[in-house]
Amino acid sequence: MGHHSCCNQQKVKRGLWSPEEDEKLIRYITTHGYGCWSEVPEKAGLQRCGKSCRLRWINYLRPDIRRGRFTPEEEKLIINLHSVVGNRWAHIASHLPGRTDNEIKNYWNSWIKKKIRKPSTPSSTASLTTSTAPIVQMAYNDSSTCQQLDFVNQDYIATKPEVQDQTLFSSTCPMFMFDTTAIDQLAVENYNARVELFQDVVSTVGFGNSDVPWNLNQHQVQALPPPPPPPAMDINYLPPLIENMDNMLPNMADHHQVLQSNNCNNMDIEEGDHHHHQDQMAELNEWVASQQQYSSSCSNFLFWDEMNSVVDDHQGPGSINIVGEDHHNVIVPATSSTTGAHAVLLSSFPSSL
DNA sequence: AATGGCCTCAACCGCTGCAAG
DNA sequence: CCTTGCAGCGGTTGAGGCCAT
Repeated sequence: MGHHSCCNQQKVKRGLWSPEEDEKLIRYITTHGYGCWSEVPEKAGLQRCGKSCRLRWINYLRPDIRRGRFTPEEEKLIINLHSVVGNRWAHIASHLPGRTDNEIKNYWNSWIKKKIRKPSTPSSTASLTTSTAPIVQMAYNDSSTCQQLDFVNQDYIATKPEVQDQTLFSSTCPMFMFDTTAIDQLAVENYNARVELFQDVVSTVGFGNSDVPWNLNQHQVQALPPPPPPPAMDINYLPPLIENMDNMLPNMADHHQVLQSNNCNNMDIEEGDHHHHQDQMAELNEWVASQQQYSSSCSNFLFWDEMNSVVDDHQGPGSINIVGEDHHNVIVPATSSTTGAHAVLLSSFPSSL
């Protein structure tokens, strides 16, 4: 295997990072920032390529990194987001503050392996929405139209044919169930974790807590000082990505338009249509953020988008079967097997964005 | 205690997109 | 428009730990 162009130098070290190397990198980044990664190794006194330094910083040394096991809420969020955006780990990570794409990717891959080895055989549709099971439910009846069926759901549906009977709609695109209840909790947990980790790193590096010499530019670490605390359960406290989108958040009318525009029938997802794809991703970002806000501010919010609904006896009391010509986005009350107090969102984003 | 298989996760590789010249 | 360099992303690898035998 050939090395990256920046790693052609003879003395470039590879493999695991030593604590000394970590310290050098932390010291350099916290002092100078990282305007150009290719210059970092030399200036930091590291025999590594810039790319390696970048990876080490982003995936391990960043002060706002959050480590440890994924919480059930994070797991749900990953599953949900993966069903929407597929293997776009960076995008998924942007909705899991403190988590890296690498971490999520590793987690997902190991999770998938388990799924392959031990295919789940849920006993009912409702069981899908329990805290431990994938809460992604996909109505799917046209593989030629929606080719990149989410892997998990493919796995699930393959082992649960009756789900199709119960949940297939006239839609030609999949529908997803979204439990967005994890956001508030994550925001608070993340803040605490960020502060704690920041303090750890700072104490490790050994500089004072006040005059950290940041030469901030667009690439330099903006996580210092620690992020302001979220007001107690402030519904407006959102991860950085979401914060940046606050201004973009639509009012209800705009939101409605966004949802409308995500109708699969209106989506041109042909290969090569990159700009449109980017637009879709931007819309998706906006949409996810809006769902987070809506679910935070009105957890029992019920949103219908030109959908008809009927109570489906097959799915038990409280559940709603969606019947519609298209696959608009709706939030329906959670089934009795869920936490109940929160809404579940059905969306029509294809997994193959 | 030894060993082999499995799992996790840090790190690397190759590719793509973008911006500057 | 082309080339070059860089950042970022997703796929893959491999070391090391864990666990069952």
